[in-house]
Amino acid sequence: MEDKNISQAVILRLPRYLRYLGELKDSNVERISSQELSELMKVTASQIRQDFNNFGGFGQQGYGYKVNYLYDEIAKILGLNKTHHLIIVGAGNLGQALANYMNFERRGFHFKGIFDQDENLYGKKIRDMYVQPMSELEDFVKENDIDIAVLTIPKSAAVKVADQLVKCGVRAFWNFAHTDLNVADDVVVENVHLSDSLMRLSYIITRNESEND
Amino acid sequence: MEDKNISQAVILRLPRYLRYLGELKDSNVERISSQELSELMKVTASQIRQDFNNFGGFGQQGYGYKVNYLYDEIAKILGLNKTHHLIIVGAGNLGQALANYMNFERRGFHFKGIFDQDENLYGKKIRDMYVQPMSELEDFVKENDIDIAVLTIPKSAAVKVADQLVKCGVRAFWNFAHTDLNVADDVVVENVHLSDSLMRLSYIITRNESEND
DNA sequence: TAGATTGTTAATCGATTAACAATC
DNA sequence: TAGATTGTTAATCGATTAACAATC
Repeated sequence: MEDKNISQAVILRLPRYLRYLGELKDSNVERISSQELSELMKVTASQIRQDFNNFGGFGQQGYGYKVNYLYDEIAKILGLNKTHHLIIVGAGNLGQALANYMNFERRGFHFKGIFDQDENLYGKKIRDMYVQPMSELEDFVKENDIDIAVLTIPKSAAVKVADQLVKCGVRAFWNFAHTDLNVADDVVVENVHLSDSLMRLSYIITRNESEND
Repeated sequence: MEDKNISQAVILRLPRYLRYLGELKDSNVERISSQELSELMKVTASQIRQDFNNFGGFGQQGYGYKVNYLYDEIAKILGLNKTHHLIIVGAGNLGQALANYMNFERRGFHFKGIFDQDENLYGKKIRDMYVQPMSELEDFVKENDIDIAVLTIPKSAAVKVADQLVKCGVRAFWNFAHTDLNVADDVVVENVHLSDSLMRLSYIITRNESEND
């Protein structure tokens, strides 16, 4: 399972495979060939086989792939068999939305605490958590085995808070702040830049419109 | 500006260029070379020049790029000089979070209406909008020149609602539902699959951990 | 004019697709 | 055994980087 140098492009596709396999599983489909899956997902069968074989041989020649087995293997590759402890920094609309989204819990991502600097929010109950002041952040992280911090704060605060959390041992950030976090090599950052996404949509709309001239 | 076949990779990078140029602009930097920008953004100067030259020559030999001019040109390429009218379908936590995020408005993305099927939410005020029932959706779209629909509904509803909206003329979707929308070729979809993003983070954490064995 | 830096062509690298031998 | 489909190697395609002539 530990082949080196899995390309970024492959990693990007893994969750989508998992989603389709999950749906097949729910439909009680037992086996699927790369050809069938390729038609469903609208990618080439060749790519599917190449992608899977980055991690080992999950199929059987002449038969295809067992849906349940393949699903479990990909889930394992994605680390979904482990549990993670998360905190949310920033209890605004987005922070609350993420805290309330139940599906993350089911995948092993457990929200343990939520923090904000706005004292009007202190003590506010969000799901089963109470909003805590930023002054509690460092102690809480150390005491609760937190491994992922979700940043839903303005970009002006994000870099500073990230540095602070790195010092407390946090090694992974899910960053919704619209800025790049320049952290050490052993710290991982997954950015969700919503406005970038909206701009890309805008780009395609604009291009489509001008094509009709 | 209309060179064909701009690669996906380039489009993906455009919003990040805009962000850095915006920050330089705010710091009153007048000119920048591809070399300086490459150090700032941690990409190669060669890539920067190649990317910009997909859209025409924005620089001056021996001088570099004028920050203000380059910023404006990239904003134009991304269609940010146009205004868009959006509706949000799904007034849950995420829909409300997006509705309340002010920065989209500043870029020309105007939220005109928000809809939900939960009658407990009807009439609830979100920013300057009142949550409307789904039965109003089609008329509202036709009467308000809506060009982008934001889908913040469960995946079970998303495909059906998207089809309905396509019939009313909507040609662009910002899709937060965890499913692929299989729409016609002239309809554009920008997906934001938050759980996919979280799984990728999980993958990298897991890989880093097992490297330390 | 000399120096700097772009715009662009050529070289390299990596990812995708095609083909087919291995094998269930 | 014959048929099907994987796993894997080879061919192609596209994206990134390097190099440099054009030119401000």
